[in-house]
Amino acid sequence: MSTHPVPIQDWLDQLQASGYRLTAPRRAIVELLVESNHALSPIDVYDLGRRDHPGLGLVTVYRTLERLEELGLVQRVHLPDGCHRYLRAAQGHQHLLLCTRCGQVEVFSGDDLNPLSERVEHATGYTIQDHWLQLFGVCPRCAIA
Amino acid sequence: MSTHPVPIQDWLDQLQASGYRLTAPRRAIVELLVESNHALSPIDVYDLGRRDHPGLGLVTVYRTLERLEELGLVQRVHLPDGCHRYLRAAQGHQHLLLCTRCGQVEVFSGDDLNPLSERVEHATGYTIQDHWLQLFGVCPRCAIA
DNA sequence: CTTGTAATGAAAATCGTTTTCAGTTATAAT
DNA sequence: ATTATAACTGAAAACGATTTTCATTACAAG
Repeated sequence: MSTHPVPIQDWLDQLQASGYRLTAPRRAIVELLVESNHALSPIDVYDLGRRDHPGLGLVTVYRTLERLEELGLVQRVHLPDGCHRYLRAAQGHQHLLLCTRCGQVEVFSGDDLNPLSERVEHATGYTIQDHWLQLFGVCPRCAIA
Repeated sequence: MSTHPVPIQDWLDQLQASGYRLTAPRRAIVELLVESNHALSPIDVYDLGRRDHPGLGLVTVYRTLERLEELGLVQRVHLPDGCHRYLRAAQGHQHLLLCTRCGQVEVFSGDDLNPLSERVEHATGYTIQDHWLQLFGVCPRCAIA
């Protein structure tokens, strides 16, 4: 279904435009993140990245994920068990459905949470900055096994 | 506002009814969790608990939180930065608003997510098991400072 | 091509969490 | 009350994930 919704070159251009250098390890990491529909842990990125780029170090994975997150190209997601998984950033009012077994991700454009957010803001006096709407389940592929 | 919505004795009774023993460290931990309106990390619980019970060990905190979570008395919550904070369990269709500075929690009875959940379930073929709806912001007290 | 600086990977340090273990204590049976 | 036993405790060690340090490498501007 979603093969390359975001071209790899766009990410590389954005990195360069922000003053970062284009290196072989970064290319490998960007490539796999753009192509994956799964929420990946740093170790996942490391293992996948070493297929294309065997010398890749785990530290570089951490640093590259940090930069990609700063640029808004990837987002961190939390799962009920582990935290700190990374994912191509969603755009607009998209929410996530995650498979708790394999980490596969589906995005859905559910309700706009802004009305709710404003209502709660007034009721509580908080200044609301962010919201999470995430569903968790088992994807069809994992349901078979 | 919410001083002791759940009596400490109920939690202690539940622990005992489930075959667990009532000990001094557990009393201290239960007491502070029942009384707190903040999402607390294990270290927070440790520090607070040692006021009443100076000998308290961090390992006991982890083990007690594990048991209280099993019994459904506390729930784990994730924050954008750190994970694994603990909180008196909400009941029913309650969702959370968390202060990203101090961890204070407000619960609100927002939308029932079941209709949305079923719609997405049919659209994707996933079997949905759980959902998170959380808002993040700054509470009035932290907004001043 | 040369040069300055960012980026790299290995090793060490650090932090949060879990396991191990010997000693202690709550609880049930006597 | 006393005892027996199994659960519980806290300290230390082990462990895994993440960060820091540092010497070397390589991108990119001139």
